[in-house]
Amino acid sequence: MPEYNTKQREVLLKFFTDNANEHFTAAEIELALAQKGEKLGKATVYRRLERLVEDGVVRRFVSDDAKVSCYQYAGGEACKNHYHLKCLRCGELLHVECDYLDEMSSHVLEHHGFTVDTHKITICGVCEKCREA
Amino acid sequence: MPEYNTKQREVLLKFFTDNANEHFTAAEIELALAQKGEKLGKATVYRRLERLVEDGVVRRFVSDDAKVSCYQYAGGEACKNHYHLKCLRCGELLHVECDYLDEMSSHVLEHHGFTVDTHKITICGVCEKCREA
DNA sequence: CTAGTTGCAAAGAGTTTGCATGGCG
DNA sequence: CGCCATGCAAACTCTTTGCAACTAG
Repeated sequence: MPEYNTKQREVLLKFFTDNANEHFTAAEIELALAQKGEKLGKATVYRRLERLVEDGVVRRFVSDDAKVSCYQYAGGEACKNHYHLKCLRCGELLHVECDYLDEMSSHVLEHHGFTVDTHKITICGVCEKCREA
Repeated sequence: MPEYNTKQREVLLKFFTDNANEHFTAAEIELALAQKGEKLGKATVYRRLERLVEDGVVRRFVSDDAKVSCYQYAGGEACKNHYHLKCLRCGELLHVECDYLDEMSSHVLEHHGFTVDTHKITICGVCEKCREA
């Protein structure tokens, strides 16, 4: 299954790398690109997003309040020893490097049989911004 | 805003307490009740679920793969000093009591400005069952 | 009797799919 | 030129809403 290097593909990829620390819904992406004069069809946006998620380039998540999927750049190789703090309120995904969490990870694994993926452990909670609101 | 004690209300509540450790989609609940001879309208199921979530009786969450809301009994008062391990794969919510996690909680708070709700901290990962698959 | 509740059907929102056209290699 | 990708619109799924009939208090 070869993959063609189309203009739309590059536009979308660039969008994510340019906004690596933000997260977007499919609709937001479509709108943002349209405003830059790069109009993509809805279907194309969804199909490309799906593939980016499969390829591990982008992360998909759903906040428990909202009912829409959000997408954020996964950082490619940069996310190997990161931990992620995911805000359940706004969906923001914070990248954190911290050795302390290694202990926690193995503790949960040993004591609770909850086998977290060491490379992708995610702690859910509420970020500062949402906390204030 | 008084609340009437209808048959449908009781049926739904009983369903959750009887299956406190499982999680269901709205459709699954509707079907399960119908098979017991307790047919509720879709709209009623959704409206009651929404209220149960507001009241904190039931927890709503969305797995990142699936796009549907799942609901699970929150255990009423029993969930005060619990931590929750949420499986992102199947949506299962495990209840865990453990002092160790207190440290972790405050560490994340102090060092990363990620203000988690002490009574509701949730760690996301993958549970044993899904791990094997 | 009054106000909350139910159930049906229709409306909405987000996402997916079918199919003809267009573009990469 | 062959095959994948695109775009439009229609189809789908899950969820919400409008409204008349119903029921608990």
